[in-house]
Formats: sequence, C-alpha cells, structure tokens
Amino acid sequence: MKILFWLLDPSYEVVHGEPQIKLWGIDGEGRRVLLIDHSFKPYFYVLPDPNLALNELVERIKVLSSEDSPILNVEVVDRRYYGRPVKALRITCKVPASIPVYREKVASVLGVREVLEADIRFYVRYIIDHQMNPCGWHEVEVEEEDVKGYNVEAVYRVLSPPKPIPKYDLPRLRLLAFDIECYNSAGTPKPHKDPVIIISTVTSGGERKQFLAQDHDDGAALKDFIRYVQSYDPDVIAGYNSNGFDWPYLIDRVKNLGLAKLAISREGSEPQRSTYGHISITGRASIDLLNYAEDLVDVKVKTLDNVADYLGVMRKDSRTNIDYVDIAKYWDDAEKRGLLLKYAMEDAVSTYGIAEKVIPFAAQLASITGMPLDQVLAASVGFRVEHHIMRNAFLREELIPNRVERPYSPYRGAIVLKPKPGIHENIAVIDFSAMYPHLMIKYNIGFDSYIREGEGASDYYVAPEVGHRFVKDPRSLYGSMLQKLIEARQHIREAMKGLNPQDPNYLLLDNRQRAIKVLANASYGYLGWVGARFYVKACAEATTAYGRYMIAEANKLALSHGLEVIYSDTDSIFVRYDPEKVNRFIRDVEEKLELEVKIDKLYRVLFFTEAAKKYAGLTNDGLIDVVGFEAVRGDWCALAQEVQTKVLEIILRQKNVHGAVNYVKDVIRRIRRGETPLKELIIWKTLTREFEEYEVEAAHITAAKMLLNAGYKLEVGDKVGYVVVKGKGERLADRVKPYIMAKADEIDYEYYAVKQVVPSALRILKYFGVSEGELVSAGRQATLFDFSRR
DNA sequence: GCCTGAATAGTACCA
DNA sequence: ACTGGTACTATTCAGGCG
Repeated sequence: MKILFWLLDPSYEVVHGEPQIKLWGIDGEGRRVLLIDHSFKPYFYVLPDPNLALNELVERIKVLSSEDSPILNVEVVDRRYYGRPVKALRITCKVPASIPVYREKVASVLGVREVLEADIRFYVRYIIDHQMNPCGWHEVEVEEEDVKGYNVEAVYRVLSPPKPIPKYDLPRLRLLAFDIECYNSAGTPKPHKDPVIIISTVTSGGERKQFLAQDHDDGAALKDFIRYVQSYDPDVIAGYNSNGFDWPYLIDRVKNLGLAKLAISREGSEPQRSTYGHISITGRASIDLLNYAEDLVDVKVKTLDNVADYLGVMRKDSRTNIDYVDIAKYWDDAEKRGLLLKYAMEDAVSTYGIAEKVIPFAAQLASITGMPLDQVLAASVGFRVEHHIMRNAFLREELIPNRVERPYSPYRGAIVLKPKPGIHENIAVIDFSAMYPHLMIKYNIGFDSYIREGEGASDYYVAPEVGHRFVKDPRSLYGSMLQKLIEARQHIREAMKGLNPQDPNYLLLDNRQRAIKVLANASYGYLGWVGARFYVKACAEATTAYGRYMIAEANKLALSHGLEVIYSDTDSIFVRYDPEKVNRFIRDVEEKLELEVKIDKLYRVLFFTEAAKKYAGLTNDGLIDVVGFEAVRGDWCALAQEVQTKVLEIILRQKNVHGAVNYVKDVIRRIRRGETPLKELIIWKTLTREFEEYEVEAAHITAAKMLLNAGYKLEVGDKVGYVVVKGKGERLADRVKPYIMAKADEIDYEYYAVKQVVPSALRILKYFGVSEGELVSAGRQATLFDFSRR
C-alpha cells in the first residue's frame, strides 16, 4: 500500500548482519510510524589513477573482501569530480561498519588515487540518495511489518524508496520542553553525588509537571520522568543547553544511581552523543535551543531569560530570579522551596515558548539543507551549507571530496570607503541585493565550472584583477543552488509584507529569511573556508574581485549622475537622496552592471565619524539606527551604551548639542556620587580560547579566573561579566571582579566616568565641538590638570 | 627607573 | 570550524632621558 510520510528522524541499525534504515515520522493520518528499509546497502567510491586498466583494479579490490563482512560488489561507474567526467569504482559493502575498514585497505591498493564518500553517514547517504526532505512529506510504498519493541503506532517495511512530494506543512507535533535543576552543594553540581532535584516539563498537550526528588533522593523522580516521556511520547524534546548540560547530567546520574538506563527513545535506548556536539534520541528530534540562540546576534548574553525576553516569550522583569549558586539553599529551606519550584517551572515554560517559535523555522532549515531536524540547529553555518551542496552534488553525479586539513590561506575581500564625517541630511542607502550569490550565478562561479591553470576551454568568464576563469556552460552547481535559495527567500519576504513589524511573527519570519540570507551569503564564504570539502579558494577570490569591480563601477556611475558618495561598504552606497537622480542611477546600474540594486534605507539625518563601519541615523520612519558604535557593542557597560544611545537621539532628533552635553554631565555627576546601579556597570566579554593560550593579562581573564576559583564552570565561548573596582593595581586587569562577587561600595566609579561614559559620549559629541575636558570635569572641581591633559 | 609611543593582543563589529 | 575589513582598548615592550 501507499502511504504519506513526514520524516522526523532518520537512523539505522544492523540486525543479524543486515543493515536497516529506520525512518521515524508521521503518516497522513497523524499516526507515529516507523518505516524500515531493508534493501539499502552502504557504499563508497574509488577514484583510480588515470589510464589504468579498470578491470584489473576491480579484481585487486575484490580480493580484499573478507568472509564475515564481505564486499558485495565493485562496479565501474561514470561520475564527475570537480565537474570533470571521471570513471570511478563504486564499492558496496554489507554493513556500514565495514566501510571505514575497507576504506583503509583500499586506499593502499596500487592504482587507487583517492577513496571518496567513505565518511558519509549511512542514514545521511540514504536521505541524499533518495532526495528525501527532513521535515517534508513523501509518498512511499509499504507493507505492514510485524516487529515489536518500538514505541510507534505502526511499523512498515519499505517496498520502494520514499518519493519526496512538494508539501512542506508541519503535522501537529507533540512537543515536550524540559529543564532540570540539580543540587549544588559546592559550585557546579556533580552527577556522582548531587541529585537532580527538579525536572520540569511542559507539553503541547497543555500539561505542566514537575518531578521532584525526595529531599536528596532522586531515584524515583528519574524513573517517573522516563515513564512520563514514554507515555507522552513526544516527537520533539526541547531543552536549553540540554546538549551541554541536562542530557549528559541525566545520563550520568542514572548510571551513577545504578538505575536502568535513561530509556526515553522510541526504541527504548538512551540519548546518544552524535555529530556537531548534539545529543540524539532515536525516533524523536532532540533540540537544544541554545544552538538557535547562538544565531541571534542581537542577544549578547545568551541566557534563557534573555532569549525568552527577546523573542517575546516571557518578560525578563516578570521572571522569578534565583542566583544559580543559591539553588541548594532554596531546596533545603522549606519556606523557599516553593519559589525554587516556580523558578524551575518558568524555565521550562520559557523553553517551551522558544521551542514553539523555533521549530517551524528549524523545520524549514532542515528541509532546505537536508539535515535532520535534530542536527540542523546544532550544525554550524559551514556544515549546513555543505549538506546543502552534497544533496545537489548527488543529483549531478558529482563526487563529494574528502575533508582534508589545509593551512589557512587568506585572500582579498571587499572595498570599504572612509565616510565623510559629520551630519548629513536626506540620505539614501542603495545596495546590491544579495551581491555575492548573484555574482556567482551571473558569472557561473563554482568548483565544477572553474578552469584550472593550464586548462583550456572554449567560452568562459574571466574575473577582474585575479584572472580566474569559469566556463559559461554548463551551469555550475552553485549557480542553480543559489537561484533556488534566493527564490525561497523572496517568498518569505512576500509573506512578511502583510505584517506589522511589532508583531512577534514578523520577527520570526524576519529571522527565517535572514537565515536563508545567511545560508546564501555563507555559500560564498564556504568556498574560501579551508575546512570545506568543496574548498576552492579561486572561487571565493573571484567572487570578491567581481564584487570590488561592481561597487567601484557603481560608485563611478553615482558620481556621473551627480550623486555624492558619502560612504560605501562592500555592496552598499550612501548618497544624498535626490529621488530623480537616484532612480536614474539605479536604472543605469541595473542596465550596465546587470545586477539588481535597490534603495535599502532612507535617512532623514545621518551621522558619521571618520571611522568606517560606524554610523547612526534617523530613518524616514522615525526610528534611530545605530551601526557599529559602542551602543551596539556587547563589550561596553549598559550605562555607556545607554548614554551614547541617548546622545545620538538628542543629536539626531533635536540637533541639540547643548542638551546632549547637559545630559551627559548629569550622568557623570550621578556616577561620581555612586548613584549608578551595579548592574549597569557590568562589562561582558567572551572567552575565546583556553586560559593558557592568552598572552596578555586581560581584564575578563582575571575575572574569569576568580570565578573558576569560586567553583564556577567556564568554557570557551562563555561570556564573563565583570566590574572595575577600586584598587592599587597598575593594570585594569588587577582591578576587576566578576560582578556577582562585587559590592557597590568597591566600584571604581571614576573609571566608569572617564573610560566608559566619556569616551562613548565623546565619540559622537567630539564632532560638535565638545571637548573631553568639558565632560570629564562634570561633578568635580575643575583643576588646571584637566586642561593640560590633551 | 620612569615616561612615552609603537607594536601587539584581544574582542566585536559590518558587510 | 563561512569570508575579509575595520575600530578600538589594554597590555607589553623598546628606546630615550636623566
């Protein structure tokens, strides 16, 4: 019979020496089903040395076959490698586990140039080969299969491989969001001794539950939780930092207690560590929303409450606040325990709310890239792009190169002009739409269309400056792939037009289209990434060279239309907005350069310093835009950011320099009186490497070490929040403390006045004749010293 | 030994 | 483990001075 099937999670298993592809998902009637394909066999390719007797090589490989897990077949096939037709050998094995074994053996056979595609996971292979869409619908010919032990409503045997159909709506998914709290007697909880005291869950069925330890005995709670997951049977399980904390802790804890394993998957197994640092639960999609948060550039410190607040899920100021070091205290105090339970439930509710917003987006990303839902959020941009390419490569019978280590190799990028400093009125920002992708399409750039040095071709494009050549025909894989991405993005942007920008759904769609934009734009960077399978630097280099050519030509054209270019960066041009001239200019650019350009933004007032990549403007919609300045940098204290934002507001909206100066002086006086709340003074910086690797004593590193000594856990990528305190130390690094360990009366308010607020305000006000001395002197007696210093 | 300016380290931003 | 281009602060170090 034929059924409809929506793919949630692919996996595989070897049963009695037979590999089985398992496709977990939902059928057209909304039933949870498992499809098993018994017919798919693992394989890889060998690229022979050219001019070799292939039959002989086939024999040399066949003799390697061993009894217990044999090579099933070696056949000569026609494929492409970097676009060139090649003969390859396709080696089919009995079980996936023997692929790495034969890969090694075959590699040393005489006449073997390269072994390819031996590192593609078995279920990924299946999805690619059948062009299945994770989170998409398929038609599949099946019959009932009589097997037990799976938590699904039906198990089917696949009779012929699933066929994707163009239907991308989501079935009604069962979602379970969870969050755990652990007892932490001293710093970070340790699974060998500290119990899981609370597991909070929220489901799409509307149920909220908490599994509580009996004081310090969490055995029953853990068992109840496992039972509950199996009985609710969610399709998606969402946590926040669940890959980094909750799952590893639960697994370890269950093991330490000597309980039966954490059997929460649809086949009764425990969560497994998988690719991209994510933790997989067979038959379900386990997602860690922290992975999604990492893509939200607007949220600087990626705590659950910050992200929930940003997405409009739960307001930060309505949250129950418990410092995480105090959790044990709250648990042990009968009066306070209720508050802890409330806090824990709010975490789970926030997690649930974020998951609800993220899943539709992640599902789209999964179907575009071909990555399973549970992996797509965990994978970095480069791997998403790579997956996307691999799917397209299969269709063209293009062999997938191996991952190889290469040294870093930079190349020239884009052009950035120095801006004209000061205030400008009535400015239009004109930019090329998706410049790099369109250039790659236009000039047929791609790893398969690139003509190497010494190679000939009849008709080709030549990139300016660098001279790299690309055949005009046939169409490069990149060209067609990017075209599809751009069209998908246009659809979403259409849908957004009907919505109010304040609408949370608008925000979500905006994130979604930005994600596609990121994927499309990253496709260029991918080719210049030394870790890429399809790394071809010349492609990336040619793309930026074309980009430089285009923006330079456009800037010249602007001039010829009587438009003064005030600033330009990569693919954008800032000019005074004379509608007629601008429209003529745009038409001219589109005609001459054959690329789409559009007015991206209109500013009533726009301010530049001498610095590139920094400006602030009042848009025609009455909104203030701040780009690049301290106000949008996460490594300045909130007070300095707020002051700069207000200064910009006053300058742009009222043009009132005097008013701005008075405001700043007022703030400085307040700081000097010690009236600024400590939380406005926290400076956040990221740990970008291991402690030993730092060469100088940086402030955030000393603060981080203090946290470490106090029992906190810190990893690369974490943000450290510190404040500057009074002290004798010569260096700033000797006068900082993690903010959680600092008291208001030890703050070095003078530092904040002179090194945070004044510089951020002066960055702007300097251009209006305001001196450092004028601001610095606020709130203290002016001395000769003030005037003598600069 | 102290002061100063230049070089380097470190981070986060823009496109 | 997408790219290069850029601004900026703090630390470190070399060189001049007395």
